[in-house]
Amino acid sequence: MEYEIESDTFELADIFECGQCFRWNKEENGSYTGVFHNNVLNVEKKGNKIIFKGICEGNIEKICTDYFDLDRDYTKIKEELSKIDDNLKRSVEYGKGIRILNQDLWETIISFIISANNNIPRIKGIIERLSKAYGKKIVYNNKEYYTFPTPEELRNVTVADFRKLGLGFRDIRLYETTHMILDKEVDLQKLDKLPTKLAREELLRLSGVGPKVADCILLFSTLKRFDVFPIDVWVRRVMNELYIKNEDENKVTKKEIQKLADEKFGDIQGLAQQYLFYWKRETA
DNA sequence: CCACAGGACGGCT
DNA sequence: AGCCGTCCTGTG
Repeated sequence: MEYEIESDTFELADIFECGQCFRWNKEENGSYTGVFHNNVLNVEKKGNKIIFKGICEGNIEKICTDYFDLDRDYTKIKEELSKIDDNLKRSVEYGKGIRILNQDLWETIISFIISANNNIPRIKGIIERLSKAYGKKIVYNNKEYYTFPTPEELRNVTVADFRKLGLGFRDIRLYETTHMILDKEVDLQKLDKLPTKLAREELLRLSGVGPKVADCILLFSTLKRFDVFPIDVWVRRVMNELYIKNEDENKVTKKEIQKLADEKFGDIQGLAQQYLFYWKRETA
């Protein structure tokens, strides 16, 4: 199956390397291949043309439009952010092809629990091993890919099993959260309808989900909330450098950063965070 | 061998 | 409410 669009707000590296996803890998020809839901997709850019091809469960056009957020006007978003100040203008120019993916809520929850106190190569490795062990195999171009395991597929996995995959101290958190979700102690179906503040409170009840992970889930999953501002060490760094200018960045409190984000970026603070984070990480 | 990188959590004040 | 030690693994 194949689908093609023209876009000047779609850059492969910006989308796949900006820290929002863990299952997309670069091929030798510069394209990226990834797995989401039961799809294996390859995305290639030639000039202004974006070519999607692979194995899709359903209509490839609809699947790509949903997942890659193709109906959203990123030009307008970038214009709005650029007006805020020169810092945003520069960051937006740098990450001009970023799009926030609509990732499966369950997968985003588990992925970002794994991300706690962890680095990207290791996070990717753990998620691949988890998928290979408990997901479903899909063969594409003679290569094997594995879907992200469903809650049901993790039902009988023990804490020790998780530990063997290299999860470290996150093993118990993954186990507890899986069962909280299976038992509907936290009902993922209901989160969509809740205002951001209440959806966040629900997510915080999950084991291994703290403020930063909750905000990442709200921003990067299908919940798609832009009124959150995930604060990790890089965001603390960039916000201190650009605005707060404390000589010791570790003295800057989350509260202080959050207040600044509310005032400066308002209800699109999540998008501001992405451009600032990506710019700082890539140019550091 | 040690230092460091990266968030959640629980025990403490 | 805020502070701080601990949790695990990979890298330099």
